[in-house]
Amino acid sequence: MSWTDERVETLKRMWAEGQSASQIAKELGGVTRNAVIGKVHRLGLSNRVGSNGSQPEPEDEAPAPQPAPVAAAAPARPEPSRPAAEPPRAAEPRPAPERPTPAPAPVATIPLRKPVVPAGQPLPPQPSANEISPEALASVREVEKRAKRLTLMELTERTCKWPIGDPATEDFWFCGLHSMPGKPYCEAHVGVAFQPMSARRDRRR
DNA sequence: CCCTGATTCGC
DNA sequence: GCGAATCAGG
Repeated sequence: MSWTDERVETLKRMWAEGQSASQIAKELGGVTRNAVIGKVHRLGLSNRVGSNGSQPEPEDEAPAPQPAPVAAAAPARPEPSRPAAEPPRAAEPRPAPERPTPAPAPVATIPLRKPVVPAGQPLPPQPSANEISPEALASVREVEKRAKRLTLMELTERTCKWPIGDPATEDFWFCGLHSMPGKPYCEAHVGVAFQPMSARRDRRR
């Protein structure tokens, strides 16, 4: 394979999208990730920043250029002659203010929903408990104690992608144990995911 | 172990 | 220019 204009274009696009070199190599085919990385460097776009030669990382996010009078409490008040008048910021009715409270967290002010719902991809529905054989269920419960609790981004081709917990809460992760060759799940989860029709039939009460 | 990108250097 | 081997890090 050679670097045709089209392939280079694909490379540039995917690299700009933040895809990893190995992902790009897989997409292009016929090249290794090393080849992709080598090309990336030769093209001069190693820094993942457009035509920007300098400026290592823009890293947007909240500006927060303020030197920030972190201690709050509004010390530089022109008129300190009114202690109880109106606290600039009535700190919530905190019963136990007794806390070493370090920094007021400059950025974390945003709720930051943590839905962590994969959104997409053919993840299987959690089978109803009454459709799983008692043996498999027991096995799964045991295995899930050893689950590696991976996040979506940590999954690879050979990690078990069985979801555990409630996606609507933070008590959600993926099994992450070594998946069976060619299967998306570990042995235990394959056991509950792939059942012969005969076994499923009339399992429910 | 799996993965990531960075660099080198013979081709 | 190319990319395998290697390095350095998570």
